[in-house]
Amino acid sequence: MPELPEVEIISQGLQRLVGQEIVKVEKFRDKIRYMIPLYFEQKTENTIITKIIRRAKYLLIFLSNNVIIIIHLGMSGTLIMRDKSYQKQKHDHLIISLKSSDLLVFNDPRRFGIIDLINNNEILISSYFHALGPEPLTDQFNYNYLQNKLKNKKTSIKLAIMDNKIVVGVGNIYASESLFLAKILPHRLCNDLSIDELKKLVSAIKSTLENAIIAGGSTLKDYKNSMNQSGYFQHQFNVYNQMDVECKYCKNNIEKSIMGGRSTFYCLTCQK
DNA sequence: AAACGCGCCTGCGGGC
DNA sequence: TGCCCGCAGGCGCGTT
Repeated sequence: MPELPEVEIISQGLQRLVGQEIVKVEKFRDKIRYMIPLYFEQKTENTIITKIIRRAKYLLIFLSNNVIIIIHLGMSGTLIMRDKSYQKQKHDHLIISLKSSDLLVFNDPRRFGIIDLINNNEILISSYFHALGPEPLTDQFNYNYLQNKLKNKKTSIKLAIMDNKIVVGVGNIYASESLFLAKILPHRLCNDLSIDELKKLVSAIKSTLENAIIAGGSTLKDYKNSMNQSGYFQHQFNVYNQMDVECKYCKNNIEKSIMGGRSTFYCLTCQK
């Protein structure tokens, strides 16, 4: 489900939990995408949440006992604050109860999400993080970096910007939207892009993600933020899910094709 | 080593 | 009405 903007909004919404004590943890399955650690409850109960950050599409919840809860929402995961009257729902896999009597509920119908624990000193060597590329909204993601990374690459530019080793957080929606903004067709090959196009692409990715964050993310079907509210960026889509709809700029119809098994949307007139 | 395709899951909408 | 098919915000692994 969520790409960088959606996970970022959830991370921002969860900041109010920092300083709160976890009093009870209930896990309702042993395995989602991977095994949830044995004794997950015991390792997280009776701790204080000291920090919550996002890295790529992962959330990291730091605890006072030097344990970090890693959460990934996969395609269909949600992480929503509930009050003590909440009744467990289908596909709830984890419920964290706080001293304030708020609950944090992880729900994931498709179970592509991840719940794991690492120790504080394992972040750098963790297989989740060690090979990840830079955050797109930082200065490390710039033209020089991208040019260097793509100069010998023979794949399509769309698959490249969705590759976490090149840049994190750009999923299927924002890849199509960013390429539209940069006026680059998704099938173009990495090593064939001009300097000007790469510069435009870097700034298009940044502004697309920033604008999506401002709009509260994109809700296609089931994305909700930590307060169970939908996002609004889907109303600003230029191409995603717009097959056969008129392009806002040139009035030609938006096209769709499949790349890497994923739907890809573009305007043959506006993008070259 | 890079570059694809596939599978992991459930739910939903469309076509017959 | 109901069944079957295809498709859905991700990602890692196996095969070429």
